[in-house]
Amino acid sequence: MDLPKQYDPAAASAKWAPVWDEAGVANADPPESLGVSPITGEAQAAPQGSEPKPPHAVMIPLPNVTGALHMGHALNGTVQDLVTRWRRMQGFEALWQPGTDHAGIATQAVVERRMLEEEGLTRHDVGREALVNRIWAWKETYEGRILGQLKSLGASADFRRTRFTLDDMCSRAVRAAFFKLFSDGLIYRGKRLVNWDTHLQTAVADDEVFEEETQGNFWTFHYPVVNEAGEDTKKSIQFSTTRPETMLGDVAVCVHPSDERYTALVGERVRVPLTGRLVPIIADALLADPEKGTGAVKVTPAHDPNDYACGLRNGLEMLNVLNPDGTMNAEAGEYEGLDRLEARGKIVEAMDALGFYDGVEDRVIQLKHSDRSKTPVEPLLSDQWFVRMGPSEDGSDDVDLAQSAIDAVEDGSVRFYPSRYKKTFTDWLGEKRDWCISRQLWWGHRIPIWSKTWDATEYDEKFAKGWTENPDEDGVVAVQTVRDEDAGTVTVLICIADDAEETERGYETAGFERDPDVLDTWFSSALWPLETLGWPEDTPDLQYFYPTGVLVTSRDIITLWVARMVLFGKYLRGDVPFQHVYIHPKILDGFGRTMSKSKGNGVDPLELVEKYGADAVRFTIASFAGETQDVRLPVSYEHPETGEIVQQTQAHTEAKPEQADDGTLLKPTVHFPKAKKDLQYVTPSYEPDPGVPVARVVADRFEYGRNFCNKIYNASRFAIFNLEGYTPGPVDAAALQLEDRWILSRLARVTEEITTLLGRYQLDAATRALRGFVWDEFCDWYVEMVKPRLRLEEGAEQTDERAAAQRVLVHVLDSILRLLHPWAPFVTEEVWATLKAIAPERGLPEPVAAADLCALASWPEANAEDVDESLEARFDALKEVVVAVRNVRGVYNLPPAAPLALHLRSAEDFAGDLGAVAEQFDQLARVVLAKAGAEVTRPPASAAFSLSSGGADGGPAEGFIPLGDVIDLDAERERQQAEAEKLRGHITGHEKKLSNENFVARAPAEVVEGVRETLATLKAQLAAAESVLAELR
RNA sequence: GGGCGGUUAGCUCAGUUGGUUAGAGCGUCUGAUUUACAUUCAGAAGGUCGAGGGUUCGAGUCCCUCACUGCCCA
Repeated sequence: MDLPKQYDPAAASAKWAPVWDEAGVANADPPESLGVSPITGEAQAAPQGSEPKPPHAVMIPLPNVTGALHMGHALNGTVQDLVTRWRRMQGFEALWQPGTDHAGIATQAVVERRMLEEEGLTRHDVGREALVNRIWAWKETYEGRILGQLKSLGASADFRRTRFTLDDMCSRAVRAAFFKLFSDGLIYRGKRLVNWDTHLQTAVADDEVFEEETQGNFWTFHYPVVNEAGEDTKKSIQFSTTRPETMLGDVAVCVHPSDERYTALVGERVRVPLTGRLVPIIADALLADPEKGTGAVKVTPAHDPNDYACGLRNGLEMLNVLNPDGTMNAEAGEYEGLDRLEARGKIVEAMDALGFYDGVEDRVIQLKHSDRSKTPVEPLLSDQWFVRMGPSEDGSDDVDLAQSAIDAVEDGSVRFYPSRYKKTFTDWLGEKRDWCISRQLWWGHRIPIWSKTWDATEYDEKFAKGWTENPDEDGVVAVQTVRDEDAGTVTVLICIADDAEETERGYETAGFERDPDVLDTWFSSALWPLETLGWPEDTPDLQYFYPTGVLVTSRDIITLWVARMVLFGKYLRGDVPFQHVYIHPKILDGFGRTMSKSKGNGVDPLELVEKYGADAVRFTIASFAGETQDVRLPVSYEHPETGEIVQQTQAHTEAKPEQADDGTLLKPTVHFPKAKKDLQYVTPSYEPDPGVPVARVVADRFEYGRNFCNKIYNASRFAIFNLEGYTPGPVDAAALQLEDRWILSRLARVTEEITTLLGRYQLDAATRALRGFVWDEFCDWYVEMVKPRLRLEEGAEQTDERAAAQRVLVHVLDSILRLLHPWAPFVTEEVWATLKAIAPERGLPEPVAAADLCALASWPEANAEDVDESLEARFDALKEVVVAVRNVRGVYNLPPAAPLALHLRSAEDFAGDLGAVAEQFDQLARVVLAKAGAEVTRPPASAAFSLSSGGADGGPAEGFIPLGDVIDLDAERERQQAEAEKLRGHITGHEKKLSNENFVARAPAEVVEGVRETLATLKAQLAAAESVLAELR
């Protein structure tokens, strides 16, 4: 057998990924009894004479196609794959549903920005269709890259089912969902003050807005108070503003009700000079602050969120003075068509000329900017579509979407891990704020509403019985009529269900126009668990996999996404979309900032996979995934030739390419002092120049996983080298040695522990438990101890002893490979294949044929009969002896090869245990057990140590190692002194505790007894150290 | 302003319902290469658990206040 000394992850990935594909490892289908899936065209073959497999589905939190994945996604994907592979091994039909999200505004903004930078074109230059085509091309690139990244991590997702939120299947579900909501009266059109991005000409959500300090001005003006006839009086009211152009939209002036300066004026009217509008002076405690400025403020409900709220409270008119592109509209009179900033200057001048201008000061203003275009947003009142979240105001129906989702979490049908996130979910839904679902974009699901407006009288004459009585199109169209009494119009809104193109054309011919807006991205992603399984069809997939098992995601989309999936799931399918939600930590960079594409601090998992291997990245990342909130991941840059490492600084992440004097683009570099070189590096925002040497991103935390993978690979290599002559078969209990029984006991307990931890999504703890077992117990102790039994002289006959050792070793290794597989699929599969060639049948108590692939093997079950607590305790005592001997060797700086003798004063049974494994002592500590028993005395010129148990009288056993000439009496004295000091400290602590009457009286008896026992041991250990010291004097 | 986290060894993090002497990986120091693995092995040093108060026989763990820090919502 020829196995390289080091595990080669790249080779294993290249080898096994195609094999899994071929075997359909990741394919998941509904059972034959439900029929063939229309999605995959397949059904699960009925297992012979057994129940169909239980389902377990995981829906990927669809990554958006704006860019490639970073380490945060890698964590998310690793967790999902780990859970999926684990459940698959447990016998579930495990589906991991992959796919990507069109991410409306984000993707459109990226493509538009690039188009402008590279070609100087705006979307209006190219038009709707051409822009959408360009975005599709972008999507193709990044979808491919994202799926490639997932595959390189070893994702066992069912790629036959890959979906994209704008594909036909998802679009159909969106249409069906929208139609049902509209028919049920849960969708309505209304006015709303939105964050308007004048550059992209769309509303942006609150979470797409950031605040930035900007140098601005604070102008002060006054409006004249008028009498009942509307004529100016001598009185006036003064206020200040940062946006004078909004004066054109002023509909009131507001003061605080308790502000005595203005009490007399409340109820009077003022004249807005530039518009001539007469507006009231109102009192509103929530808007006006008597402490600030003059205490009076102008009110522009259509252009300020606070004013908007005030307008609603006081029934004020909403007067919009802006066009969508940021210029002034017809309401602005002579200023119509001017950009708002241009108008601002002219308006100040005009007010000055009229004598209403009172001065200006400089001021730093917190200005909201659009995250998409990086330009300032304007609050703007506009028509938007909404989904009603709470109960209907008139009580006409009993649908309460938000409440249904709250109930699902309250009654436990949806459970959060960790549970603290439940509150985020229910608190947010509890506000029951209607969901604004329209976006003024071209990239997305176009709203399936056609509308036409009539003059009210004309409408009434024409449709005396009302529009809704159109009998022909029942079930295909849904209708709402909206009567605007002020304008004297009636608007008919038609929602058309899918597959009704003829109907659509018909309405368009009749003069109906389709709404130009598209739906909020979250509308389609809220349908993800339904639409991917075939909804609105009642497919076998939906019947079988829905509700899914667990949603694995990050806390920042609990409200935006998780909540909406739950309420849509309940509303549309009558059941929750998933039973568990595991919220994993977020990956931060070395400076504590969330990894994100826009910050430039994202690390491409592919770079790390290439450097450390997919298994290593997965294993390390899984060790992060517990119940905590954040994990820091500092990274460095590595010189590709010298290996020199330079830590990443914030400057590296923030650097942007710069234009040189000669016009070439200079990419940022990282400086390597030793190599005296500056090298370019990869970031998510741009590529290095082709052909130049590039610094590679490294993160030493991943050595944790890499080293572990190499460790398990080499432990397997050792086993495989020692399996010559292996035969399958049971092992007599009598043939099991102490170390065999110990490792089997530990295996049973660790298997149980890992299974429990995975069930709670505590992957970090599960990872540690697995690593500790494999490395610190199996490799460091069991493998070392079994070595003598495996040795076979050249040409010698196989012995029973060796055969038993091989069977135990193979059994434990087999279990380890299966336990480790969900973390490290490639290395386990690689070893599995090699092992299968030598030991195709294996396992205890009875050997069975190994599965063809580790990925298809069954999850190990803990054998409770193997657990032996007292044996583990005895074994720990033996380990303690070995450690103590090694300690002496280390302290005396004795060469590891120099043989030592051990004299042990202990109880007889302990001496017996030790005698039973005495052979291995040579292997473990190069020490020969010379004497053991109660009567052993300390030989002269020896180093001494005491253990925590095993003594003749129930106290600690003592060990002595004769050192002869090498003994350094001073050093030994010093060592024993230090030991005695430490013991005295502990003894004082324990004595203090026991001298406290309250402790003895009130603490549980076993705790008190424990302290007493420990104290006795400590005292005995101290006595031993003191007697050694006395002899050394 | 409201809510949820975090602060434990030089770094990155564990520490389950309060209970014996607070752990790991990396890093540091010392020593080791007859064959599973130097991506290794053995040993060592290193922490008044953010500060202050309280509850308790007993607090890293529970409660309060404060400081610093992150996220979410307004």
